[in-house]
Amino acid sequence: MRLSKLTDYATVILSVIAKNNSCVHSAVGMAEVTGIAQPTVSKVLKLLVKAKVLISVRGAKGGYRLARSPEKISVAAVINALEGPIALTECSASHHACEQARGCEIQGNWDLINKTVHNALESVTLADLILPVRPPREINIPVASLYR
Amino acid sequence: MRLSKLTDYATVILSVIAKNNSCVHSAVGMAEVTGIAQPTVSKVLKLLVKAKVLISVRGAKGGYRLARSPEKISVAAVINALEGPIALTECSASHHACEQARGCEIQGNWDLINKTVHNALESVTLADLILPVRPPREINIPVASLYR
DNA sequence: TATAACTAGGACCATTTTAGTACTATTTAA
DNA sequence: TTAAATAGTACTAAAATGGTCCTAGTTATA
Ligand code: FES
Ligand code: FES
Repeated sequence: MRLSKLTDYATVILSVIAKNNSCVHSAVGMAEVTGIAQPTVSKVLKLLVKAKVLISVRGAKGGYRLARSPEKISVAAVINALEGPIALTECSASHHACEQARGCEIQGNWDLINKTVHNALESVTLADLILPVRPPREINIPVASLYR
Repeated sequence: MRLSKLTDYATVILSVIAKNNSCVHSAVGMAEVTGIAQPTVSKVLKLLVKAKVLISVRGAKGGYRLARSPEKISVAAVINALEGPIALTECSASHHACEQARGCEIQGNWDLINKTVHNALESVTLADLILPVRPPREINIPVASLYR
């Protein structure tokens, strides 16, 4: 139940970029600002480009910039870029491919849980992350009620 | 963003127990029913006892039974038993211990995301898992709204 | 046109984590 | 007394992760 370090890095890096998206940011520059080793920063940036979260500009004076506004980049998208699709269990990841246990009928329920977690992460954007922390105003209506 | 296999096993095993909690269940018995290797089943069961999700009865005719009713055993508790506290990021896990990146001020926001995911998992119980799947009736109000 | 400053895309290895197994000790019903 | 159970721990093999490095391609600009 942990995000990988790379995903953590990604959010930090993206936050920096989001705060000033008017110009492009180079990998070395980002490494200096964040304190993360440059090769690692590059790795993360490349993955984010591949997932179309960032756009790259090659050549001298090149660098990276957001592919869309921070409001449209969800945490779920970032996780997806670094770790692949959000799927808590094997069953949810590849339908019908799970033969872990006989007599298991909870697959469908896992799907629901998955969707809930996914929704939660989908609804938080980069724009939210760079804001100062505020206490919640609305309370989350939990999934349990879905079942009762 | 995956649960470990052991956690997956745990939910399957717990589901079986939950469906008939009047008698105790032995590790070998559970292994036969679920098709999971017996030593692995034992490992999972021991962890669940340690986390007070299950109660064990030692000696001949011993076995395991739920520590409380299925409605009171959340998925979050199960994950916690197998994988430790739910903390998506290093920052959330150990406060002030994260020195991954300089100039990072999103820690507090991660905390909120964490809580949201935790809430979602806390609100799904073992009782829900063993029910036939139903489409959601109420919609989750996502965290994003917390920030806007 | 040459150069320097960039990114693209792999390949690679060390480390850590995970999964699974095994062993010994303890408990208890029959 | 014995057999059927769990408790606890240690161990190994396999997989995932983190991190680095190398080569190739692109482009502004001196
Ligand atoms: S855990 Fe895979 S089918 Fe239920
Ligand atoms: S990621 Fe650790 S302090 Fe921000």
